[in-house]
Amino acid sequence: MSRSKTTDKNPIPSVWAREQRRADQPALSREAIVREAIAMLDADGIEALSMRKLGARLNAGATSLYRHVATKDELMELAVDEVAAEIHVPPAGGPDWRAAVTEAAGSFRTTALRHPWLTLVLGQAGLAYLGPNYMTFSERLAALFTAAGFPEPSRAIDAVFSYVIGMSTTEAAWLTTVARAGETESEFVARLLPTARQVSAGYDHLAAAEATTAAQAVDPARLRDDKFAYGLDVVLDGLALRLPK
Amino acid sequence: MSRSKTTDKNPIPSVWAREQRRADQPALSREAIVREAIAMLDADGIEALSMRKLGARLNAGATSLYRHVATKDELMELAVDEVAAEIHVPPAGGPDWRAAVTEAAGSFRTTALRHPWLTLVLGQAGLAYLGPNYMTFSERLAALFTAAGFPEPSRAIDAVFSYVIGMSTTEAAWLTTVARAGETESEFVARLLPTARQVSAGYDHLAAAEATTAAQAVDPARLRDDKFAYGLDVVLDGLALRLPK
DNA sequence: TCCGCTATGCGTACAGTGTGCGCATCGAAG
DNA sequence: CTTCGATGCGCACACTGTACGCATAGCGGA
Repeated sequence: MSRSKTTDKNPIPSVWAREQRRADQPALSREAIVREAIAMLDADGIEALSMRKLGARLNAGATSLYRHVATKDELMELAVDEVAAEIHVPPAGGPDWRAAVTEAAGSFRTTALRHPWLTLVLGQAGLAYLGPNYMTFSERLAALFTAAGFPEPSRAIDAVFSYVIGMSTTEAAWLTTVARAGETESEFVARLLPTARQVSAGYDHLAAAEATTAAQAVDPARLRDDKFAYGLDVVLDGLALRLPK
Repeated sequence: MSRSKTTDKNPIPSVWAREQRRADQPALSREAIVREAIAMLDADGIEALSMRKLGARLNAGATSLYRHVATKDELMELAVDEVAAEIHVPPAGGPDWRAAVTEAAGSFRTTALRHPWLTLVLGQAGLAYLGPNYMTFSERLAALFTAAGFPEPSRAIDAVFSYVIGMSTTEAAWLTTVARAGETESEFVARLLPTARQVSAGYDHLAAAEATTAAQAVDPARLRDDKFAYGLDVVLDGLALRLPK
């Protein structure tokens, strides 16, 4: 098998035996890199993304990526900001602020569950890097809560979205575990049930809670949806009390 | 400089030139390993913990640790459960459930801020591994909310602690960033302010929010405490509405 | 006192990781 | 045609988690 790379050890390097640098591939660019990174993160999880694998997927060497991205951390920040664009926040000033906030919160959640690595990166980086998409997300939230009449909109936003982030993080971690097991959520739950029962046997109230949960043998995804909606309603009720009448 | 290790390449290995296996050190044990790992995590952050460094700190080789711990992930789970013991949940049945829940939530938060890697690991592992300390934490919470009269205590717990986890995660990430900069929180805020102002200049509502925040030039830690308490009160108000009278 | 046996420590090795450096090559500008 | 900046890439370094097998220490029984 003959190779024709420039830096082969033994053969005499010859100019004409050299490959054209790929004439078909759409070339490396920051956008392409970020897009492909997101695809890999979504498909195989956060620990499966390495610069070498990402390079290979782009028909490029690992270190070529560093021409377009300073560091892997920066790449992650770019990825976060990219998916932040998927979060939908209704325009401010509508008649029903609760519906609008519910929509925004739900959109955040579905985005976080579609990209389960999102919450991990948020927890690591904080919001040190403030990308444009994340900024407009925040801006729209601020507009929404201001129009709703909250005197201190940032406090209200923090209350709602701390809840949303916390719940989404927990759900994303759960879904990642399920995915790693290569099963559907129902299968995984079924397989986990005996263990859960056994472990919680020594704890009165946990056993009780587990019993009532297991009683309603419904679709686990539906159950998570309900749980999220319940908690969100709790927070919004609490906030509604603080709206000046 | 002479070395006397067994497996030196050149010198003839001789039995008497061998070191006694340290007679003073208190020996390796799972407890000691976990304790030292927590110390390193607290001191230098999650990415500074490696099996080799941890081994060195215990006067042991890296791979010796694997006699007591199956894998690094397992070690992290053990560390999480260890610090879970620090979270204080008041006994159930007291006269003031709100005060009790506030105490438990605050205890979780301070624990999470004392060990800023906690939320990261929680976000990664989910709650797949259910250590004994975490179990009794959950059990006590269940007891507390049941005694308070909630018909579905687990939903109430999820609502409150999703908020608590979300806020703690954000705060921990922030504190980690500050710590990495090697400054106090106030210094860091001061240095960040011009940038923040500039970035949010293009966004009406963010600029407004930033202005009101900057106006109250108080201790940032105090501000975080207030923010946490505010959101927690919101959630508890919402929950109180759901208590059967 | 001696003999195995098991539990424990550790050196080596392997397959990865992020990324700094310098060279090769390209397209465009002068 | 020459020159130059931008881009890709091979190599190398320091580091990671951990599998494997050997060396040893302490101990229970003969």
